[in-house]
Amino acid sequence: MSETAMLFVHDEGQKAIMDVAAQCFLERGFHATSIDDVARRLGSTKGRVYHFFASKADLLFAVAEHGMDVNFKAIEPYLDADMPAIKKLYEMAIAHTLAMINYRPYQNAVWQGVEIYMRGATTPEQRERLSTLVDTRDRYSTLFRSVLEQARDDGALSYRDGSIARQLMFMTLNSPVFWYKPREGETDADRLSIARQCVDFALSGLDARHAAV
Amino acid sequence: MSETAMLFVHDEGQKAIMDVAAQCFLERGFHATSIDDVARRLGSTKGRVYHFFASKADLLFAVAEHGMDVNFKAIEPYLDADMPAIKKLYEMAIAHTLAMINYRPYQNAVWQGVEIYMRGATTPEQRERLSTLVDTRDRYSTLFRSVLEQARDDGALSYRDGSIARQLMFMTLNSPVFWYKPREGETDADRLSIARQCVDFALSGLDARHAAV
DNA sequence: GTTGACAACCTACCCAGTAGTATGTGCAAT
DNA sequence: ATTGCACATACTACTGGGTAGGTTGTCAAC
Repeated sequence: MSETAMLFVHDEGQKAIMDVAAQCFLERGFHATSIDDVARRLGSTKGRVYHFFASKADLLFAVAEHGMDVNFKAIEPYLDADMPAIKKLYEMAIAHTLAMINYRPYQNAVWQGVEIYMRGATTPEQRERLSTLVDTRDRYSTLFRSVLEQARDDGALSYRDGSIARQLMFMTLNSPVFWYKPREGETDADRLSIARQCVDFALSGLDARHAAV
Repeated sequence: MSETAMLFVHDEGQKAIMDVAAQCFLERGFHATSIDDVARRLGSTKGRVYHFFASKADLLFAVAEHGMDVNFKAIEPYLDADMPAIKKLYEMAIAHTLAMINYRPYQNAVWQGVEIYMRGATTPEQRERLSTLVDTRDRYSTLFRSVLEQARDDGALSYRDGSIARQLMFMTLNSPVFWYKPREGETDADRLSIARQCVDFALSGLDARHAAV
């Protein structure tokens, strides 16, 4: 669990709102979602939402930060595992991608939160909150970065620009957030298969054997 | 040029508005951009925008469709080229990725347009227009699909699920739309280098040699 | 068992911003 | 002189974030 995770303990009331909000943000997008939409979906009114969250941006922030908590928890078991860097990277990538699939609404909120921050959120208050989210995501990215570099030092990977390599890797691993839709009667094994395809794609990509066809 | 390209001939007046609108949509996002924002940036007023475009959605549509036209033009030279499928794929992918880099505001509008459609645009009129955009994009995707399949038949590639493979490939090739920022004194060669990294990543990824570490 | 306090809402409202429109205006071409 | 294009001005109508104040249920203290 991330250090900040403890700062965001949500009770039942908050969690129910967050679940619905995450779903709305996924379906309509943050800007196109009104608090009334969220409330309607909850079978209640705005009052309930504003009782627990100071603003609409605050709600997005809470949802996104929870998504990041899920990610930290997912890869935590492997961080101190005693295995080759490439193997560790593989396990972390699978765990990460499965989190994208299984918590898609929350992960989508992370994406939207970061995007809004990058675009320059309006109020200073909003910016500070979203900046915290971006920091959290950067800290998370760093965990992969060190494993990536170690794997390259071991000769298991051979990418060029580390910054672009990480961009492309995360783009691939995160991509289910954009296109994954659960099929009827889908099992955990099916989802694992999808995750494996993403990870195989990414890890192969990090090994630039194709260099200049 | 695509068949539909001729349907969207924009004169100087329209193009100036589209350029500014594309930039605004990129920086603030479609929903967060008001027509007044676009007009302000043009040094004029709403009247000018609404003189050329029926609605805000219409403006997005025009921008996005123009972005797709750019893409069709970029890969056109290679479609009937006499070369191995894998080589053709490589050239098309480079051209495509360079288009993402060089026309980022327009390409970002394509992405936003598709997203808004997927999320279910409000009015039927909007839906129809955006559905045209999605069709155009699907037609474009098909051009890659056939080359991809031929390359696999040639034994040059070996992906599993074709649908997921294309998703991941386009995700990688399109990714500069999200993170590319021109550096100071950047040359065409620099941009080509970035495109190459994306394409190498994608093509390596399509060759599942890593399968199960 | 009554009171007080507090959480968890709801109702009714304000108001800033924004898509879209109706109408006016300058100017170039004919 | 008149038409018509390319805008500007000045609206309307409405959405949607946020707030102020009231209401209800619960639970602890006395």
